[in-house]
Amino acid sequence: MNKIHQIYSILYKSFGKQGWWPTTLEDELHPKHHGKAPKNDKERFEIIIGAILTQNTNWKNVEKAIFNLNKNQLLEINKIKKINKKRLASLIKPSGYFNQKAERLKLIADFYSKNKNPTREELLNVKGIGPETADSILLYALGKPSFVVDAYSKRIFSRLGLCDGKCSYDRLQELFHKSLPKKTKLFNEYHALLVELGKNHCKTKPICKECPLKKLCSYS
DNA sequence: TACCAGGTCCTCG
DNA sequence: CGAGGACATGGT
Repeated sequence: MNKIHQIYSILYKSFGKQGWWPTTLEDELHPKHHGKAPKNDKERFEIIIGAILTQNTNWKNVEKAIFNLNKNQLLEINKIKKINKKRLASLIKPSGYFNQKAERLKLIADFYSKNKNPTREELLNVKGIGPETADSILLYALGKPSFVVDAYSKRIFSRLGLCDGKCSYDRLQELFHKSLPKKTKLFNEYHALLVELGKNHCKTKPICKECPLKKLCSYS
């Protein structure tokens, strides 16, 4: 078992199954983790919307925005395409960058309505979708094994001494891809577990005391 | 009060 | 390429 896999094993044992991506269940208005893969285009679309809204933003704020959309029954491809951009911006206001994001939501709605099974390249050509958002969509909405690298994974793996502090997105993703079996389920849980570690222990200002990776890490 | 949060685009060297 | 600024709200 290599180090990358060993870290996963420790995190899973510490935190348990995460059940990402959070989505809104039938007859509710708030998204939550329930461990079920999306089963239709509407549910996949909600994940895509969430992936855009959470760019550099706390998920709690995104929840408020998604709640507003649900309350108005607007979390549907054609409704996002048609809604007035100003009104959309005001509804997603809590998620921050609301003008940019309103624009991006409309662009991705147009794109997704025409292409329900996009490649990574195609996603990256949509304005507002960078590598992390593209991989989140591929992994969590479309069920394809593309590892999601984010601020947390960079921070954690650089503190562990497994990557350079300023290594590129693609470099770090490659490390995961070559060290792990290409399994959607595994990539799903691994990324979610890294977020959990990043939120609770490996923060900007780290709290190493009860970190499950303490023994593997020389940072503190 | 200042900093941070599940990034991306644009511009400039 | 890569660094640096803009985009913005809500929680601590």
